[in-house]
Amino acid sequence: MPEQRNAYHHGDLAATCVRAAMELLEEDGHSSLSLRAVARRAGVSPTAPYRHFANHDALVSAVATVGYRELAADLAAAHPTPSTPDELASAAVAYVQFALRRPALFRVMFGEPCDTDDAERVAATAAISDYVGAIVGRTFPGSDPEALATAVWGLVHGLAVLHLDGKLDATDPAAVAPRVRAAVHALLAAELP
Amino acid sequence: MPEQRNAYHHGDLAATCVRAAMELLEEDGHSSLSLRAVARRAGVSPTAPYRHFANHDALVSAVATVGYRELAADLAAAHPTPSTPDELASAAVAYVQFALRRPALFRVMFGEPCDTDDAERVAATAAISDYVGAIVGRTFPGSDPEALATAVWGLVHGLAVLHLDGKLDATDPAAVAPRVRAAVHALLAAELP
DNA sequence: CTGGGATGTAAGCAGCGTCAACATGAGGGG
DNA sequence: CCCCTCATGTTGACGCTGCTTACATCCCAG
Repeated sequence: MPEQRNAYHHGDLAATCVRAAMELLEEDGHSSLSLRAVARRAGVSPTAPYRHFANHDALVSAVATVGYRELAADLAAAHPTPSTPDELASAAVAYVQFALRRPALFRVMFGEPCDTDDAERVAATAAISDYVGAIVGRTFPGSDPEALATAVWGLVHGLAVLHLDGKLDATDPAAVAPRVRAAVHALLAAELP
Repeated sequence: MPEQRNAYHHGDLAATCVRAAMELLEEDGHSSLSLRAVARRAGVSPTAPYRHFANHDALVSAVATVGYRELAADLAAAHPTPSTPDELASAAVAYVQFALRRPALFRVMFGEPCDTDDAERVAATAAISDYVGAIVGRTFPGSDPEALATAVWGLVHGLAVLHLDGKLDATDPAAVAPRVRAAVHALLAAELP
């Protein structure tokens, strides 16, 4: 990978743009992610990114794809193969904390309809879906796997979004993990009358 | 309510702006909700709304508040006081279908941090939270009410968001309700090993 | 060595949020 | 009844944005 080919041709502007976009998300939040700001940070002219991204949405989609991979890595780090409710709860905590640690990125990942034309993006989301499905298959071998996987992903994702949007209080980060854990266990243990 | 006071002073521009904003959301989607477009639709100059809304976010917050009220009305219409898992599932279906029927409004309601300075908005979200809490208290009298209410809201909200973002297929509206119903029941009936 | 295609630049358009200065007229105090 | 005040609406402007078109550069294949 050429460090800097010359003054005119950049060398690897596409990857540089994605990296610059992720930095902007961390620093200035989701609303300030503009193609022009990315170009400035990459040190190129305002329209140079258009050679690599058809439009603003395409750049966002590329950033989201990276985000899915990093989320999947966080989940695998929390527990590679959860197979008990407790381990499932650990993965849920990791999911929610990813959202709270990188809120702007999370919004980019889930804040708009999935671009079904971007094969890489679709594959990256499918990986997360498969991870959840595998958990459910191991933890609850007797049940309808598809319905339960849908429910579990919904539960975990919902908890993340509600915290992120302030519908559930996330001002004290230390209180979030126990709440997520309790919510997961409470729902799994709900006694029908 | 004065239909049209005169050519210069509008009469009730604040309410007209909110109504225009809701119409724009339905017609053109969430990204085209600009103060200037609202002003055009209201038939006033581009900066007139600033007499009633401090900035773009304030307008959005007002629209979201109306959205919360309408969502609460939809839930109450689905079932005023659910007290069984089946009735809970009906409310869940209503929640998800609200999101799918009015996606742009739903994104405005949940796509950004809650403006905690807007008392009306906070009250409107609290009403939904209370509705869920009351369901849980009736349906599962023996359990930790706070944890379970958190979990149920998270589950339902997560199912709505995942459908909205295309992570769960919502192209066939008729398939959504059974899936939501099945997911809710599957999670409530999950057998621990 | 030379020409073509990939990559980056320059200039410009329309739309956006926002501010400051100005115009209008509705409603109350004299 | 009239006039003054102030809330409300307008005008014009600034810098930002996404995006297009036309042009410049330079790597690489033949």
